Amino acid sequence: MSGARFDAVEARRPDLRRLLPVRFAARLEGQTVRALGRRGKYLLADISSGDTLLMHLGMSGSFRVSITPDGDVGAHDHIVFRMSSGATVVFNDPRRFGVMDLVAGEMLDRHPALASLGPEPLSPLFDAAGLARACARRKTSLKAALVDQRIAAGLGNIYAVEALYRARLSPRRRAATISTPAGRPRDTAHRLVAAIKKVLSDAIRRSVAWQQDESEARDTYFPSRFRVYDREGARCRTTGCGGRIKRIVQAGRSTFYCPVCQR
DNA sequence: ATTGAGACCTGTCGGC
DNA sequence: TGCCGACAGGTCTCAA
Repeated sequence: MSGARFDAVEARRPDLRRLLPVRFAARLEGQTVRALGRRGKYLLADISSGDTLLMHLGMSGSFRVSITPDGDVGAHDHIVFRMSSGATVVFNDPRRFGVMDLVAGEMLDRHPALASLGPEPLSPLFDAAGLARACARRKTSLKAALVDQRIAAGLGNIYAVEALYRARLSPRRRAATISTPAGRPRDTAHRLVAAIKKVLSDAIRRSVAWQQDESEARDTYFPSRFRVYDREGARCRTTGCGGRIKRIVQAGRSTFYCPVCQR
């Protein structure tokens, strides 16, 4: 898409989680994609008109790219971008929790979806001092705090769970326990920040390696995709631990953790 | 202000 | 084979 023009845009189903903006297709057609970017879980396409196309995959969304301009379209293919490069980019989303919006460039930072996002977890701005400040005096669980997008933009359920496991911190702790009463970072806050950065950068590295090597099976790069997530009842992989992974529900979402080594 | 529950949708999977 | 409930990687709104 980058550098290409929208030759035709088909909104086959405008009722995603929110309704598409008015004249969605017309505002894109004829425009060029200047650059692609991301903020948290939102994908951003900077368009020659000055608008930004804002996209979110929700739970079940995905993009499919075919190199033919007349790529075929099937069930749950809600948006079809036919690009001047000859590629067809299709947004598919069975559950329709995804989002597409068009925002005037200068309004982007004030868009409700982006305005309250916290720091990017892989940026140097995300550090133990900031995390400790954000968690100070919060009565919610550490796990619930981590998936709050105001704490770290883009951290979701799986990687929050994985990071807590790496940091050997119980998801059930109060969020405030990683800071001192004055809001300064404890050692646990440093461990947690390092674990979040490690978990995310590892996942990105594996994903990139996998995409660049079409000959290899997915399992070469994702032997077992996660260390705790979705491993209820299995033995903890921390050497010498011997605990069994538990599943609990926090704020309506599944948490997996080892009650022995995560404290 | 903070927090958790419920709602929004459809598909898949395991158990009976 | 078919039916049914539980569950799914997210976010928004609402009420306590």
